[in-house]
Amino acid sequence: MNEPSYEQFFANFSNYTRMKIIIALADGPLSVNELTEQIGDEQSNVSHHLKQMAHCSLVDVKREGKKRIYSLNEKTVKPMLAMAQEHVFGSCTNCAGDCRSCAEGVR
Amino acid sequence: MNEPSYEQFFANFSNYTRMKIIIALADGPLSVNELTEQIGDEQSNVSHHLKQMAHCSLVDVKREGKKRIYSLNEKTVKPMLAMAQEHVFGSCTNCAGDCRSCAEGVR
DNA sequence: AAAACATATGAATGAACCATCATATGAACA
DNA sequence: TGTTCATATGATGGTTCATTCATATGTTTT
Repeated sequence: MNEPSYEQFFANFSNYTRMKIIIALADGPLSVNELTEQIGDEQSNVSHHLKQMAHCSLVDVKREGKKRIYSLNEKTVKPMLAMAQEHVFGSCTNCAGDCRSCAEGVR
Repeated sequence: MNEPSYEQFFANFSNYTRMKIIIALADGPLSVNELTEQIGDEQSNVSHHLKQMAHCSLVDVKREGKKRIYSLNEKTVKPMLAMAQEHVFGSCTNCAGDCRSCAEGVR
């Protein structure tokens, strides 16, 4: 069996739009339009990201009339976020409770 | 207090070279040269990545003569990897135990 | 079946990122 | 103190990625 490419999995969490999607879905399932409105992004962009995330099983889709309702894979995603939060606020000495410093490039 | 930018934190895990660094360091601390040899990458590239990772407190550095010994922040990184593994092998229906499919672009 | 609505898809542009090269810094030792 | 070793840094070019636009698909409603 081959080594899976974890970096690809993690890439799902490393983009602002996708993070907004995740955080929005953390409160419950949403349609694409609802998502689009909540995060203030373009519908087609949201769809593109959802496709990627669905492919990696981070979100799940259900048809409902003409809508598609997306929901989080909570088993994976919520603990993931919790760990990130713990690190950023607890372990990252540079962040010190306000991780904008981690948002800046470093080079 | 501001929302930290989790996506930046996760970006540390979303690159192949950085993943190789992490996996190499999982077995114990290494100098830059040792890392460079183990993962077959260029010294300056490894250094660049280490800088980023150190900034986000994912690795720690100690001087030792002219060498610098890097070690993992195990508290954060190892559970993170474990969760990724669990997802990829356990929850990701597309991956089915061999996640090269997640490595391919999806569009 | 046509119209309206909801979402997905493909192509294209612009931005961000990464690897590389050249070189700088700093430490040890002759 | 000059040389070698170990690592860091800055700039650059190439590639990948994200967003946008235009359009297609599919579903419901009339």
